[in-house]
Amino acid sequence: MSAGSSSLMWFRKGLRIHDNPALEHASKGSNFLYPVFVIDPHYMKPDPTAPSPGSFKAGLNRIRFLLQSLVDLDSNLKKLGSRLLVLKGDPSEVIIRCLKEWDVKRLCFEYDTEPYYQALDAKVKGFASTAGIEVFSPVSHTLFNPAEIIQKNGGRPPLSYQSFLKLAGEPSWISSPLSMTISSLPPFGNVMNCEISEVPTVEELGYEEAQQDEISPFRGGESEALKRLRQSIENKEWVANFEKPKGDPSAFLKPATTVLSPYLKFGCLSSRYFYTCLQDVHKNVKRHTLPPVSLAGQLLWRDFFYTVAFGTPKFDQMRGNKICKQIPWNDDDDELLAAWREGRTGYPWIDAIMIQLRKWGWMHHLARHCVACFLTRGDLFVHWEKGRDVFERLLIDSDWAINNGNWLWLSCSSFFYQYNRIYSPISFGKKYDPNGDYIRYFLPVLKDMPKEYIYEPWTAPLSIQNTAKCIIGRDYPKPVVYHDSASKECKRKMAEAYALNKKLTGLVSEDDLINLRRKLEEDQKPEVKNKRQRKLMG
DNA sequence: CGAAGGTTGACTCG
DNA sequence: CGAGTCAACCTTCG
Repeated sequence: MSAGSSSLMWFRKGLRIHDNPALEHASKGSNFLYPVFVIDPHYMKPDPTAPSPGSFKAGLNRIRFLLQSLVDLDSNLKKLGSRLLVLKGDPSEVIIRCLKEWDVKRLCFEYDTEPYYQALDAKVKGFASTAGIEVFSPVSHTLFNPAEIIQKNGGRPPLSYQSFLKLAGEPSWISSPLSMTISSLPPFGNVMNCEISEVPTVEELGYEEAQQDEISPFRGGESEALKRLRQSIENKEWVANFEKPKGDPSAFLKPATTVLSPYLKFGCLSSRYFYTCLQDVHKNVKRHTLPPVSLAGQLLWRDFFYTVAFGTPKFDQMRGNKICKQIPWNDDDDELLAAWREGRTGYPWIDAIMIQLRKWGWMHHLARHCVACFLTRGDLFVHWEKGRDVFERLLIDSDWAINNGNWLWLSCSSFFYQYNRIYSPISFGKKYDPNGDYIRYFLPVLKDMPKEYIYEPWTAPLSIQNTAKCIIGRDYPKPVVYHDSASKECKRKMAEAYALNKKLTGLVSEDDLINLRRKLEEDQKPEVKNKRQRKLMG
């Protein structure tokens, strides 16, 4: 590269210094390095019509987490003699303008498999190739390169975890040490006419600061991620014996998992570094758990979903998605959806989880299972895409591939098909937390309800409700559906839908679904139908 | 074609 | 608290 040459490091995910091949490449042999982050209005512009504070795409907690991550990245770049240059606007337009304005010879950014970035990156790469700019876009967000795994499998993504593991084998980089530090970075040059700012605050983006109890306790950034990682792997026994399904979803003061997911989502933590740390622990203990339940197994699940998502057109919708069962979800479900989203279904276990989601932007994996099952195939029969949208906005760790993959899973639309296994909104939580402490914390209106009734407060005698200062139907809602009858109905609908999918070998049209919906409605026993209507009216 | 296996269901029984 | 039962799905593999 010639003297006086400039490189541009475009940060999107991968908000870290450690194990960042794009940043490393950008810093080598360049006289000037411009580290850039673009504030994308598509993700960041306030949306006053959204059901909770935030943008159309992201709740305020995740926006705050991202900004904290950027502040930390800026400070880590400053220690290396550089800084983060923040720009605003449509990312492809902004980046192309910067490339021209700064006479950049080399553009570096982490490869991204999401459709949004695929389209965005195609535009930028297109410009770069006509302008003769070198582009370096390494795969470093995941353990494996999804494209390679799909290629190994004859062009189709593996559809089971076990077949994924077989194809994946050992990561290619495992034998060579990861680059964990950078000693210094070239300075950035003249920014010319490009408008550069510091990392904005939420107020500067046009948001009002939330109430204290609505702010996620998890703070963004690489420094926080590495601290949290160290704390998590300190206890070698805990790491070695980790079994995901045995975790307690009601533990909230000290969560049963690492809560490293939001840091992996934004790339504040390298999944590859996390993986090598886990390998080190495993080497030093007598025995340890294995995938799928081990901690390393969780990282492999992440790669599994990235791979399937990358190789499946229309992965994030039912229609036109080849691996998704076509199911006649309710289409008149706005009330039920709103009750679920706002934590007023009348089932305290479900509602407490939804309040934790809104306030913290995070809840335990099994808690996510409970509410996702309840919304879709378990009780309300609402379309998984609607639940997916709520999670996508509110989770601080919401990740396109993993979120969609898990909604496909939980709704029995793909990957998992045992629709008879339904989580009980009453007994599932009770077996972990018989006293209901989790419910009392997130639903203070129920804090004085005796533990005999806290999972089913509508069964409490009026005198008990009075003493607990919580009248059901006034202070806390009656259940929106009866779980026993609703879940039976759901099973019946799932069986019919599965039969139709089998008969038509997956080629179910919109009309087929309309017909099935009509048939299901007609077949519904009159007394069940009446009960449901009374429920909706009352 | 049949058998086996699938990250994490609920319930009852001993 | 572990095993068996319930009712039974799918995909994968031989």
